[in-house]
Amino acid sequence: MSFASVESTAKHAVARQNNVKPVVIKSSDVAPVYKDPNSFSAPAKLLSASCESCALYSLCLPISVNKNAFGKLDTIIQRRKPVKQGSHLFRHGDAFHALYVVRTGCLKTYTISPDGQNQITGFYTPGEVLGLDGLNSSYHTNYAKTLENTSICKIPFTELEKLSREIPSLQRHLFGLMAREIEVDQKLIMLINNRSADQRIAAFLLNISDRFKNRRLSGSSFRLPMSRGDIANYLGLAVETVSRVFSKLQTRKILTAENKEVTILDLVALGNLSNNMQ
Amino acid sequence: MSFASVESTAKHAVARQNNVKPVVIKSSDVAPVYKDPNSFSAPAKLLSASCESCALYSLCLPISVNKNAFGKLDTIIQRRKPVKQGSHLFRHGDAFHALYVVRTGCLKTYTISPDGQNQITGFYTPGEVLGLDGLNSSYHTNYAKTLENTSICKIPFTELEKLSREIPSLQRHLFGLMAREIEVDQKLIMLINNRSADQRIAAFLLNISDRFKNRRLSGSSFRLPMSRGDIANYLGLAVETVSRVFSKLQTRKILTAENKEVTILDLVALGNLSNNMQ
DNA sequence: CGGATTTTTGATCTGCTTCAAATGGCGTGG
DNA sequence: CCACGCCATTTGAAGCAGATCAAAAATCCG
Repeated sequence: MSFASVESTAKHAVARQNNVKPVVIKSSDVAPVYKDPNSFSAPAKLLSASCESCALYSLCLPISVNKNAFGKLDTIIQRRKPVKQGSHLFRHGDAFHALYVVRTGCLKTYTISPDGQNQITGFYTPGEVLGLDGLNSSYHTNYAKTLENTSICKIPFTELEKLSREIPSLQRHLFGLMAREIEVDQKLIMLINNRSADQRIAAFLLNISDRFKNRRLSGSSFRLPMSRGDIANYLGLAVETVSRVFSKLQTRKILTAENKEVTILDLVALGNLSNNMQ
Repeated sequence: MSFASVESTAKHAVARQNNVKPVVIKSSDVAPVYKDPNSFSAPAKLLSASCESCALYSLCLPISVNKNAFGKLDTIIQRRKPVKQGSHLFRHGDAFHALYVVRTGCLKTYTISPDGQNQITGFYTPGEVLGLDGLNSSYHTNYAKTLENTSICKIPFTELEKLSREIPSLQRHLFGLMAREIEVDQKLIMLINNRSADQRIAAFLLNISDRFKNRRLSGSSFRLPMSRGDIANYLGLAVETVSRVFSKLQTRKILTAENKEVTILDLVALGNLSNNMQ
């Protein structure tokens, strides 16, 4: 029913590559995204009329804008669009016309290579901006799919671009967002090229933990939004390897993991394992 | 004498990671970069007073600027700074205040992790822009080191930023540059996570070939600017593996490689091998 | 020319993948 | 609310691509 989930086909999958199934978009999988009556509805009390009253304010885009100019930005942002779990916010090839800020929930972005291989390129949690791909060629190069019921703010790019010409700090903030995306990708390359499976997963968990902490949530006990398969794909490992490492970390009393609920018991040990990479 | 060259320490290097030497910056290695009398001097006839007369014009930044606004950009660009082979254009931690366009030669950018591991993050050939890291935190996160005697144009960012507010197409061009950088990184992640050594190297060679072609040079016969070790590090392989794949490709008559001179004999075969990834 | 570095080739080793199968969770429909 | 079936996760066993170790050969560069 949902989009064929990303399958990890890492290192020794060469033999399998010739019979990769072509990607078929099923009609039942068309993303509802906006205006879909089937979208889950968020509790009304969580709705906020303005960015200023948003809990994510300090993490989000408008922070770069002074009070005076803020009004303009405020008017162009479309708030709290609900997107059901497992549907697409945008797809490869979709026309690019907005950036998105996650408010609640989580998304993954991924690409599909000419021969049908999936590669997750990022996970996006509340306060984070996605959609920056597409800024090159006017259409998105990634797919963006929700991992949970998710709500997002949509910022039309034409307006944002215009506004960023009037507000230098906003322009700089946009540049900074993209530079950060580059940094994240480069760290991932470093991780994959130079680290063992244990280290990759330790670094990944610490990264997720930090992101929870930034949202003033517990960094030691949280629910992973993504499946083991997604983690495997992202880190360039086989699902089985990810599962085994999770098991090993548990027997070593470094963490507990019941399904997606993770509790880090020994942050120091986890940090040592990751070689302080994050 | 030169900076300790990047060593590839991939997959099974775990045991070795504890005795990695700390990175020591030797005084003899301080980059001359600008105003250094020891810099090699380019033939005077190659100097061009304006971007318009530059052979790379169509690849470079100013293409996004119309004739009228062009004059302003023209005045802020510092042209044809020579940088000697093996020296640094910038280093991790250096203050960020300019973007650089390669005119001749080649550079690599790389990062060093807390535990001393090197990771090449990109190669830059004529017409390509580097320095976009650093746009986030006002200092560079990467090192940039020349692989050959190289000349570059320097574009002070403060001025460029100001100008890009006046010229929408320039602003969009800058966004596009960064988005392209992201795309390149994501393709590399896909390559490393899902491809065999043969495929990675095939894709790499095709990519280099394309970049020569874009410069109106032969895409089938060229001189690789980087060492086998650099290729290995970039692609997450051991030097020995890279060497072996090069040998294999030669016995299969797909290419010839005498040291750094490469001639692609069978482009189709190489493309098939790479799974059309590039 | 001579030391240092890079590249190549061979032999061996191993971490992770692949294959296989059991178990557990979860959503759906009756 | 329970039974069913599907998918995700786990665990075991075996195989392999590529890493590591070793050493010769080629190239570079002062």
